Amino acid sequence: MNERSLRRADLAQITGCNLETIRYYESVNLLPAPARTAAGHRVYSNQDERRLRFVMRARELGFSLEDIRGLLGLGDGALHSCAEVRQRTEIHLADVRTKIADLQRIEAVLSRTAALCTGDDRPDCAVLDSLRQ
Amino acid sequence: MNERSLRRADLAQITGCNLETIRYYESVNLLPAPARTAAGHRVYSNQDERRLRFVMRARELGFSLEDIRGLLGLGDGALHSCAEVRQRTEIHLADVRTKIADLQRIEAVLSRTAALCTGDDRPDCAVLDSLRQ
DNA sequence: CATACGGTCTGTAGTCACTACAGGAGCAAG
DNA sequence: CTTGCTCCTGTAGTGACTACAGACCGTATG
Repeated sequence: MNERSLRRADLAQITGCNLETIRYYESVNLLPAPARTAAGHRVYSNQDERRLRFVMRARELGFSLEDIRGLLGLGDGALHSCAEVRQRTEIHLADVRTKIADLQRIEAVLSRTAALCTGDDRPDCAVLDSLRQ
Repeated sequence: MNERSLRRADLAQITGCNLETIRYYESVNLLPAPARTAAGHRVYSNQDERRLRFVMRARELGFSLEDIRGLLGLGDGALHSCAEVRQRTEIHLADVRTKIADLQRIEAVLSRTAALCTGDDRPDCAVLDSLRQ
């Protein structure tokens, strides 16, 4: 059990998380207050590292910090059963699918209008025309 | 030429823009300061309405307010030629495509793990397991 | 042993694009 | 004339960070 103790910069480095974001997550109760040295410097355990990685992966999947609090079993919206977690995930999934559809519509409009651009130095422009309608 | 003069609430109503957002756009120089009544109430012209609609359509397409300032020919990043507008659009389009790809990856992971959920009352859960790795 | 340099601490401000609210003034209908 | 709505300004809140100021700490080097 290689139990390491990490300083904040070390934790940031091995996880790829921004230094300040670690302190921020602690301040919003996503990470527990870590151990401290006599001088008050934070010392992180392997468990702290696992917890941070959990939060980071959930963020990568687009869960909000509030969602993650739920997934971690924290706060009012704590999700205690698989059924609750699944429901929260389905809601988030629906949201992701909506965003994809919206962006695909945007992509279609943008690529269509950009293709109409002459790309020369004149000030009249197909993109601006389409925005003016 | 039915030149109307609109109060802020009227403009909000016919464009579908939030009331406060109109004032916000003025404060960040996306909309020009409108005419005022003797008592200091804002009065919007048809041109003001067209300008707001331009901003709203550009927002719907995901352009940032800074981008829109460029498209409107305002500020430091004013885009004066079709070529410049096209380039800005291509950059934005690339960004949209990246977001779509990211969300599709997220969608795949979420739908795969959600499908593994038993959905019962037990606390062990496929989604949480995948977040823990 | 002194000093320089970097890391850490706290609290706070800035970012983006809004959104909401407090507290006051104006205006039209009943 | 009063009620109720809109409007005004300025400011604070949102989410998820990111950055900075000013003080403290810890280690490597001369």
